[in-house]
Amino acid sequence: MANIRIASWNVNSIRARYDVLSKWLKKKQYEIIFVQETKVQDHEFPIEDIKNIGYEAIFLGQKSYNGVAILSKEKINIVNKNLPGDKSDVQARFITSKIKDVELICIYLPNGNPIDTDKFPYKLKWMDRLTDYIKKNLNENKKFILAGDFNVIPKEIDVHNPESWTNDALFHEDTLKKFWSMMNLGLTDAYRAINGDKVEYTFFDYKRKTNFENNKGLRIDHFLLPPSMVDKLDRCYIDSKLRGWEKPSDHVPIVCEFNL
DNA sequence: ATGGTTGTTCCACAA
Repeated sequence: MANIRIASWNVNSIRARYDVLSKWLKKKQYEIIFVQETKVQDHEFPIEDIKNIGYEAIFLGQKSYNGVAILSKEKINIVNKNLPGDKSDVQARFITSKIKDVELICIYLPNGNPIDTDKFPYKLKWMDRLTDYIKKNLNENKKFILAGDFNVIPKEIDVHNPESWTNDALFHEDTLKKFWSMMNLGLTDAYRAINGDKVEYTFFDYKRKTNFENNKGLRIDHFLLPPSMVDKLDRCYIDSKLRGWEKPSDHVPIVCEFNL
């Protein structure tokens, strides 16, 4: 019997997505939501609107780009908002909190495209920093839930036409090498653990309106869990209906249910 | 093979 449900959703602007967010949460009443791409500075975060739909929030934002937040029905505090390893990095992509003895790690991993610009090495270095952070947590036997928009297609099964993505930062061999070296420290992809080889996606490009209808997308939003949390995982599913609502994000939510 | 769309902002850039 699950007692906590955690969703992760790249909203592509929390202001532009407020109506959809509100309609969705009033219906689903998830306890915790990891949010990415809020695209709003902290002093402009719509905290009153969020409170009106019954949630508290912690957030870290910047103008126009990036931005992460965690919404919660209960009071919530920031544990960490800096991914160690690069003091000069000002991009808002990492925020953590804690519920009971479990660290909640919400990330918006850099996209990295185009690969012949400095965006790609920035992505790879960010993945190294995340790997170090996770390695430390695992070594210290800390419980955590790592989730968000990873901008990583883990395997061929996670994209409708893998061959055309090999020169894209989301499926480049250097990206996959970093991703799988982190996974091999002992993380489990919650979606695959529950759903086997089912083919579903969390992202459908706006640029082809038929992508969603034809189920041509990418699975790039993930919940990655240490063994202690896999034991407590009850369900994991993708809420793809939201892509068909009016004014949708290009991402859809992924949800995990735990017995904490 | 190309271009298609959305969001924020100042108009091009990111995705």
